[in-house]
Amino acid sequence: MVTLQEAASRKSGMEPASKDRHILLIELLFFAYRDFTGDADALLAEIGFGRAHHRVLHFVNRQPGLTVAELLEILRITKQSLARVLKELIDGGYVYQVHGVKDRRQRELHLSPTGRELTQSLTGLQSKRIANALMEIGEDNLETIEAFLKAMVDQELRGQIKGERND
Amino acid sequence: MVTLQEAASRKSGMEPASKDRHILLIELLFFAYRDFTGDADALLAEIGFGRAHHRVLHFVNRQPGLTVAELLEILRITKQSLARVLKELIDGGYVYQVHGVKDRRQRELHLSPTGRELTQSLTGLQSKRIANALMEIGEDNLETIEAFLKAMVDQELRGQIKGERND
DNA sequence: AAAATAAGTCAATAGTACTGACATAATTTG
DNA sequence: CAAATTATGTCAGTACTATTGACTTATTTT
Repeated sequence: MVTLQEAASRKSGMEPASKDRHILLIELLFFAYRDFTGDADALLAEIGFGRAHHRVLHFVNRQPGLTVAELLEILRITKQSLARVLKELIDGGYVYQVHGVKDRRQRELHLSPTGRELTQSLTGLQSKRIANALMEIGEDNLETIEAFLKAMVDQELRGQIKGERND
Repeated sequence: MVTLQEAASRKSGMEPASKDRHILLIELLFFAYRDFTGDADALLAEIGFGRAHHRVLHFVNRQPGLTVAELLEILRITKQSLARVLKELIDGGYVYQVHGVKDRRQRELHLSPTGRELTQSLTGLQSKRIANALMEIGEDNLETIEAFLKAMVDQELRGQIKGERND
């Protein structure tokens, strides 16, 4: 006779103690992400935008000239879902599109100065939280944190991480 | 004359270089969380549940006897938002309620064996991803990761983190 | 010229959240 | 004890983000 816990641990080939340890991490990821996005969400709400708008702003800022198809792949949402958000960002003058030079069917996405400003405000809030957290635990741990988060991403999707600057 | 970047950095009292470094982390948090929740989301979708159901299961499992009010505070959603999700979990036999012993107005939440099984399956998926990530970066980094995530949570809300076992 | 591709659009639906208003039962307070 | 407060539940209406499916337009490839 085994307990449910033991059975579950066996099935996943893990020690119960190790699994318990992960529960805390699972919970911490929830809380950390909730508060991490909270700052930006509040600012976005003031101008009638949501988290979806933020994601578009972030990735267009990160990689100016990104095409719609590339953005869809990163966000893992459908074209129709992106449509509304993108339309609002374009109508609001935050994002503009230019025809692709190589392929005129493509729409390359760019941030206007207004869009860049908003993105930087949002980034600033999140950056501040990160800076505080790093200060608390010791700045020299940054690389460990980066490595862990990278390792949490699906292997085949790690190519989506740019890894280098741009704000 | 200063660039927009420099102005933004000044305002937040941060070095541009440090800020650039944070952009990567911001992006990594997005990708890591997207894939971290992806495994469980897929399993939940099979039985017609969503991420909201998962959160309830997780916290009730973590702290059996949790009251509705306590759960609302943790999830930071409204009573009405929780209602649907909780009703579905109760109707499906995953969660049951008992009247509070001290205060009979309260409803203490508990997982049924079925609820516990489902929760453990979900936890198993996320635990596996964490185990793999830790293996990749070195298991001895677990404490650093925990410290960072804790430090990312709003100071006044850190009391919500249980810190100790229960699955 | 036909097929494929990139993007946009229309319509219907779902999941998660919100606000506001009100009901019920139980406890606390005056 | 009666009144106020609290914990929970519920109804109605709305918003945001997402989905699937079907179709259009412009452009490139075959």
